[in-house]
Amino acid sequence: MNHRQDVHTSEVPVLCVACEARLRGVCGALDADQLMALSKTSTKKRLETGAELVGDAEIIDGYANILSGVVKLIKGLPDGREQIVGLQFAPDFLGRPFQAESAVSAQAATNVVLCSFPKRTLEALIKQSPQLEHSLLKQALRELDEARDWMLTLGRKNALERVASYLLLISNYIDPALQPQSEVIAFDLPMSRLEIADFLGLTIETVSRQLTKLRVDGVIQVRQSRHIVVNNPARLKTFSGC
Amino acid sequence: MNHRQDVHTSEVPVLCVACEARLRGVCGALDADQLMALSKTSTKKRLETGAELVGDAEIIDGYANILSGVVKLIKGLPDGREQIVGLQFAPDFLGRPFQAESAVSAQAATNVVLCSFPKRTLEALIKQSPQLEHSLLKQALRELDEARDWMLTLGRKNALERVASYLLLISNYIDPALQPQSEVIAFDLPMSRLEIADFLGLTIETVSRQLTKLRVDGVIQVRQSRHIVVNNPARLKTFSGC
DNA sequence: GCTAGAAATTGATCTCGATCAAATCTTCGA
DNA sequence: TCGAAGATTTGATCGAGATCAATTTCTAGC
Repeated sequence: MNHRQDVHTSEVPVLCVACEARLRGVCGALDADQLMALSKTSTKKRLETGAELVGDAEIIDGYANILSGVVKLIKGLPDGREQIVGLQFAPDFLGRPFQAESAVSAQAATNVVLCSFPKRTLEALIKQSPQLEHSLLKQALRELDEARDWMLTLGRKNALERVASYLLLISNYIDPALQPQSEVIAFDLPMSRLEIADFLGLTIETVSRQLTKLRVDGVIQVRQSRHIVVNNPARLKTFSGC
Repeated sequence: MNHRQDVHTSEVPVLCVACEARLRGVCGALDADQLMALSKTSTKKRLETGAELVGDAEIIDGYANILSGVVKLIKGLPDGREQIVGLQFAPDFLGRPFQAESAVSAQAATNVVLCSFPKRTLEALIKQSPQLEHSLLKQALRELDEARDWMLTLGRKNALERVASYLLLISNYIDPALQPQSEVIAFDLPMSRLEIADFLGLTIETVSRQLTKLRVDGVIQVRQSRHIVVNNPARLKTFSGC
């Protein structure tokens, strides 16, 4: 029990020991000392559904890791039209480094738990650790891939294909190992119909009608609005246009 | 003429001396020795309009900097529908690090000159220079901001707003200092109507009709299809929905 | 300059998703 | 458990942009 390794493990901050961000998120790039430094200025925050994390054009004073829940990134037009331009799940890093103010607003789509820390802490750690910058680059490139995928959906798919693509996106988040030829998969949608519409560039009525089509076709079951059972992932994929 | 600085300057490879990528692109992160190492494996390539740089799902064997011209990034659906998901201008870095195969295809929208180098060279330099990774991160974050801006355009703007947004995007590339209340600005479009349509998620007919509307309204002049004069940038901005 | 082929514009019509309106389901506090 | 407010679904109609079809304009090679 007195091996060096045990001593080392004990140096990892309590908050971080079981944290997904340390395993799969940007904190994985930090050593025990750096984690300790970060944890000294970080705080765990719980947010209710709908809480705003950052407003559009707001000064960026901090960053965070998502510990649980779903965060939506929103862009709006002056007349009130809105588009969700990104969904972030645990253990994603949240924030826009190297920029004074945010170009999007961020809002909790579900109840969310964050590990947040001030701008200065991250900037200091970046200077120390190229590994951290590497992690941030990898996440940024992944988000860029996802954004471009979604641009194809928004620019070229019809309403049914968009809704099918959305269900696949969410089911893939629930079970990343999901294979097209695989079993039934069931989950609760982390978003309301209005949020889905704002993500798909549609109206709530159109989203609802396409879900009904998929239900009548037997591809999915819908229970109490939010609960979805995908009977046939492969067929859902063909409906998605890809 | 024998000062250290002069000796140092002379160490910068001939190819790089006047290169914009060294001033504003990722090569700015490299010192003279690293530039020399890079230039040894890099080659200058000229591509005609329409030439394909990378196919979708193709193995990534190299990267490049754009020295001049415009490159479009395209995503397609199995049935042939296409969406342009990014435009890249000099001195952008071109390629997707840390990924075996490309998720987009890249094509020259105009005649293009590239400085291209093998995958291994970049990977070796990244290990040496955290500065380089920092540059790549900054570009990736900028592209992510642009992609999200465009998602709002694709998801929520109508045809006229999209075409106005496109003209503003291009005029902003031509003159980044362009102010909304500024003078007339004239330029040649770097893309055909079909390419514009594929960027805007519209058809060529719709793009054409919206350009006619803007022309009849006196906001722009159109000469020989490709040449645009923006008479009133401020009014064009109001048409863009922002 | 002239001309063939390509690119862009214009016109007519149709269709998908938006809009407006009403009914139904869900949630949650009393 | 009840009832009200909000969320979702369903129905009817409308309109923006797609589609199909001619023209017209532009470009490149002679």
